[in-house]
Amino acid sequence: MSSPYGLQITESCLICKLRNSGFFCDLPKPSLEDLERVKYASAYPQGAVLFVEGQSARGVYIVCSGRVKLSTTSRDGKTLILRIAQAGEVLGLHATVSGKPYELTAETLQPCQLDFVKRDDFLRFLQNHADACLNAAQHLSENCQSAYEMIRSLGLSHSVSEKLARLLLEWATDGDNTKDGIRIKVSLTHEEIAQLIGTSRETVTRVLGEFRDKQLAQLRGSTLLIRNRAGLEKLIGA
Amino acid sequence: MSSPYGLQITESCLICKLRNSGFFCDLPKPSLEDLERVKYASAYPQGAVLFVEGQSARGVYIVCSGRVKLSTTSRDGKTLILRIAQAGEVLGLHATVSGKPYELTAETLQPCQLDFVKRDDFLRFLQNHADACLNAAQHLSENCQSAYEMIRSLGLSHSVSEKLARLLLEWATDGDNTKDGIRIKVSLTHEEIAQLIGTSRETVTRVLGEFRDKQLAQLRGSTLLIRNRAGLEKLIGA
DNA sequence: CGTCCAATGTGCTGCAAATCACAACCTAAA
DNA sequence: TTTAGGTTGTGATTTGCAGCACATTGGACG
Repeated sequence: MSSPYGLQITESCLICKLRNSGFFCDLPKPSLEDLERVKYASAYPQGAVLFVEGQSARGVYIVCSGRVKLSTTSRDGKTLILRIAQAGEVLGLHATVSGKPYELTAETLQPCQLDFVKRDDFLRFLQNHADACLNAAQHLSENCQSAYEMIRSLGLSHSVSEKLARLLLEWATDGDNTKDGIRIKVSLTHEEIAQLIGTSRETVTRVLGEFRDKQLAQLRGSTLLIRNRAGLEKLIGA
Repeated sequence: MSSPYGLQITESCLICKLRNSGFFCDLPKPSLEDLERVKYASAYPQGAVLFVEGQSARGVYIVCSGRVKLSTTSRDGKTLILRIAQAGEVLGLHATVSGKPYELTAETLQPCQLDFVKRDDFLRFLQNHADACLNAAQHLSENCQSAYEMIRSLGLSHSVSEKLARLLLEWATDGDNTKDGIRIKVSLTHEEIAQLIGTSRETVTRVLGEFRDKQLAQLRGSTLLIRNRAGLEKLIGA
């Protein structure tokens, strides 16, 4: 047990308290013991870059705790955030499985504990453990799913309001219900929100202002309050 | 051997001449024999709808021959084509693996031979055959990959010209080199091209006209001729 | 050889959002 | 308290493209 960046590092997956259902590492004991042998646990500060798009795949990172931003950038510097990965997810899975370079850039949004597994160790691990392999397939499915959702948002929306409403409603599913509405911790800047829906920062500011005026939702500091869920749903044509 | 829709149906995967490297069904004999037992081979005419987004996942379709359009449609009828699947691909894999409804609609673009495998048969098959499971993971990776590419095209492009140029260059990789340039068979209408890059049909017509005038590329009937590849690459900022 | 319908080509108009350019904030360290 | 740097708020301007309307072509088929 050490604690850099204010984290409690759990060295062993077997006794890990962070583990949870749906986690990649939620595996039966024999597989878990094997995973244990090939993984390297470590802690990262906020803003650490795990890998950059275009690099050849070294292996996967399993998120034990913290949140990681997955993004892609065009030559002229415009960037798009694909997803914010949470605890339990596996980063760099597609690249590691397919052997192609990482397609995304991964950067921690806060201090994180991550397990790293080298590519060949990981592939061998998957070959020897059908349960883990199926797990991997499931995680890849989820990545596909979220990618498809993003494509729908980018390609089928008629306006930025619609895209933003979509995003807020997506967030709303894991928020707390209070008397004023649904309360969610977001800790993202307008800039980052813009990169999540493929628009400009100014437009996000404006549309959020609009939502505030119309009593639909408001973002103050890092907490988002959804005041009128039905109203937002109407915006996405539901 | 029967031959509806002008296809030669190969009933057995073991002796199948269509099989090729990279195909999902390119598996060692024991796995293939097991697959053989659970699959249903059949032929479909052009325009057949295999599944519709939102339906609960019945299982997977393996494309033996032909091309299948994978698309998604918004409530107001706007549709976006995610991908044109070729022989060797597996359709409905994410939904089948994750147990969630199909997220896409699959429709044949031409007479196709497809093998269908029921969901629980398929999952059991993956559990029992680590090689097939890894194969599935690889195919899912490729789906992710192409989804990410689409996201980049939709989210990071500055103009329709750029998106269209991207698409043409993507196609160019599997075209024939001739003295006039690269020749590719596309057989898609302007409408369908528009749905591939998330724009309107009129704009596609206009931009293609522009490309023709600038001697970059021309689409006549169902053959596309890339006359100036470098010129197209300049459009995407490469 | 005409008929018909889908696929293309083209002009015009309106508008949502990108972009530029600042002003007003906030909070975190010096 | 002051300063500085990253946020957020807002106006003015510009523009690419969707959307509509219609003309034209072309190919399948009786």
